[in-house]
Amino acid sequence: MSTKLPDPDPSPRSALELELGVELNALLSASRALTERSAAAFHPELQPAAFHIARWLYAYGPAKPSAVAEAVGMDRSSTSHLIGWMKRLGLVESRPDPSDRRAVLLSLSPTGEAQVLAALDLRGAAFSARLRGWSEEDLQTFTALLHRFNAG
Amino acid sequence: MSTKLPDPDPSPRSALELELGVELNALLSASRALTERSAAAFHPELQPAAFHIARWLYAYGPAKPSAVAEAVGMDRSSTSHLIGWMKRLGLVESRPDPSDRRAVLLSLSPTGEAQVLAALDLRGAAFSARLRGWSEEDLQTFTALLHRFNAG
DNA sequence: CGATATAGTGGGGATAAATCAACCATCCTC
DNA sequence: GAGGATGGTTGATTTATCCCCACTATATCG
Repeated sequence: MSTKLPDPDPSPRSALELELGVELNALLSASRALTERSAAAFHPELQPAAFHIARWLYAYGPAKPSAVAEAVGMDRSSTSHLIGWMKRLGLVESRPDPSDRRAVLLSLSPTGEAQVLAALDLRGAAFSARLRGWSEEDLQTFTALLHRFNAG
Repeated sequence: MSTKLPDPDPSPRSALELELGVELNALLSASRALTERSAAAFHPELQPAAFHIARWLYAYGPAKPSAVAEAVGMDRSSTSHLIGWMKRLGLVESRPDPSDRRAVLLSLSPTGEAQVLAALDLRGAAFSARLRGWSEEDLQTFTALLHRFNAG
């Protein structure tokens, strides 16, 4: 009787993926508050949304404005406006794309990178406290799996 | 010259935590776009930020409005307004807190839960595609570590 | 019982952000 | 090289969000 069900989920595969999705959702839900607070700490006189761009640039390196807009879910107009702001503050640098003269490549300036790191507070107490009790092996495993998921 | 660095980081522990932080940051950066799109799909005539509340309620269950506001990084005023909106749409229900008669306990209605699931699209193609090639063991390990991190 | 603190709700004004549209420079195709 | 498409910037308009304040009801403390 269990031979031809349309959606019986006989494989535990779907259940595993669903469970992972639930955990990811929990992480993303909870991290919103932290993200907003980090954005406030990023630069006093800067729009909160700019931090999303800076953080993405920190994570994924130089890219064209259109790629940034697509990646962080903003339209090009907003992205361009925020980028201009950060360039004026010396947090972001742009150089012409050697392969396409109408495009530019954006990257964080050393100052910008330092600001992102400070805002993220990756060595901060709140972050480390979560990892108390973790073995170094678990840390490595978690990081590796996360990296693989991000690359996916 | 390298004898007295202020941040020599001799233990690999800090390096491991830092690396994990980088990966987490990459995940959060990239997920913003998906979140914004999900928010748009959540309910046509609802403010985007309402989805953050609904998603948090889905992940962490019934809670008081103040706890929700704290958790998602909004002030109580915005939270109350958005909650009221969702209650009017039948997505969120509230019942009096038995232990404190001035407080209320918020929870997603069945409709609301279904909407969150649909918006998250946890079984969606984009999500499953990322997990292609993962063994079931890796899925389990990743989920377990994520759960542990979230609980931390 | 009185005074103060806390949970929740709501209004009004300031600000940030998304949207829409126009615009220029460069690329690509025919 | 002409025409259309693409990358990027900018300005105007609309919308959403934040922040401060007031108000009610309940709880807690003295």
